[in-house]
Formats: sequence, C-alpha cells, structure tokens
Amino acid sequence: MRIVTWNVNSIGARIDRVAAWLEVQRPDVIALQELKCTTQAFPSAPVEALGYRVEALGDGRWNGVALLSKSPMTEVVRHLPQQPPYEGNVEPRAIGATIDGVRVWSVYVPNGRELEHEHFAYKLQWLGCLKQTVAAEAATIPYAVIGDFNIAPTDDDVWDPAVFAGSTHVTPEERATLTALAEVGLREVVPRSLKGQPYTYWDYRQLAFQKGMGMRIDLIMANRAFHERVTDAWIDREERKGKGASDHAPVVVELS
DNA sequence: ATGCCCTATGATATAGGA
Repeated sequence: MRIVTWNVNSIGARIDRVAAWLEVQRPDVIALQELKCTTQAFPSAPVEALGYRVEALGDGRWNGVALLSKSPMTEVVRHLPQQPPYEGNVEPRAIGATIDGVRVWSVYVPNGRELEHEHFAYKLQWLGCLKQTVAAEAATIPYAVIGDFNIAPTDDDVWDPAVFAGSTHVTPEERATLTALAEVGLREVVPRSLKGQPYTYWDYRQLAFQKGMGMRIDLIMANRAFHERVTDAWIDREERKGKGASDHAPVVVELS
C-alpha cells in the first residue's frame, strides 16, 4: 500500500501535474494540502478518471485539504473535532478517513508567521488540538497523521539553522508539539536520506531549490501498527523540478 | 542539470506563503 502526502500549492494550478504524477506513481492514497479552492471547485474529473475517489475540504483562497483514494473511504471527518478558530473561522486544515483498515489524516498546520504574531499562538493551540484528536481516536489499527506540519523536526532539517534564528518552524515550542505526539502513540516515519538533503520544501525565490536551500516540514506521524508495516519512505524531489512545480515535493510511504 | 517567486482575488495591488 502506497500512501503519499503533498502540499500542492493550489490544486487548480497544479491539477495537470498532479494527475500526471498519479498516473506514474499510482499511490493508493494521497493526502493533499493547500488546495486554495472551495470544496465544490476541486477538479475531481481528472483524478476520478484515474480511479481515485475524492474527499475534499476547502473554503476558497487559502488552506484546503483533501484525501484521494482508490478504495472507499469511511468514517470521513472534516476538521479536527473542537478545532480552534482563527479570527472567528474554523479553517479547512484537516480531513480524516479510514481506507482498507488504515486511518489517515491529511493536515495543513498553521504557519505561525512570526513568533509574536497571534498566528503563532494559534499554531501551538492547533497542534494541541491535533494531539487531543489522536488521543480521542485511540486507534489500534494502523494510523497516521500526514501533511504539512510547518515544523522542521531538527536543525538538520533546514539548510542553514542560523538563517532561522528567531523564526517560526524551528522553535523548541513547535518541536515539542511533535515529540508530544509520542504521548498519544505517534512517532515520525523518517524518509530515507537523499545525499544529505532531506528537504520537502524549497522557496520559489532566490534559486532556493537549485542551491539546496530547503526545509523538511512535510511529515508522516504514525502509530506502532503503522510503523510495523512500513517497508520504505522517500521524497520525490524530482517533482520539485521544472516549470509549474509546487514548492513542496511529495513524500511517499510504502506499507506491506 | 535544477535555472533567477507563485497563487487567487470585487485584481491593474495585496495578502499569504515559511
């Protein structure tokens, strides 16, 4: 079973590349983030033609998440239960479903913007709610929260830690929310190394991709039953190349 | 090779991204 997470930075702008990638890689399940469209506007036809079912959640210009699966999705949940709002809105940042006995959540964790910004407190609160969701579901079946966490787990996961001093994505507070997920049974599935460049995201600016100025922020957080079935995990950095690429690469995990 | 920011929006600027 092949499961993927990919921040596509607009499914409308990316649908041709996403469909082409799905045709080659043929994952069983793919979690998407940053749809940047409404639920109704999700371009389902091209992926349905490839045999995928679609469960999407979006409200327009920002955010948006989806799960695509070849097999039926059951127990679909939109938003984290008790997900905190931002400026009065519960944003489309999480969707969960069970597929062939594996439960998967696609999440787009708030960015945080700056450490002093209200959005940073929201990010930490949101991650606390994620932990509560995992605890409440108390899954014994293979279970994973996958997506754009907007957190680099260690200093090795950013191209130059000095550049990120005083910034979001690398603080002890943010990293502590990842390790705290171990208290509810989740630990990271770390993709196999790519010659010292483990990144999943590269800014569009300043030739960041070509210069290796990346971050590893797209993560697979999984329970023991999921880990026991993992045979491989890897980052498809080839998909970051060329015109019309997302600024994030797909992260793939293989289960027996 | 990997190639000099991208996306969606009451759009001709702006906010957000990380």
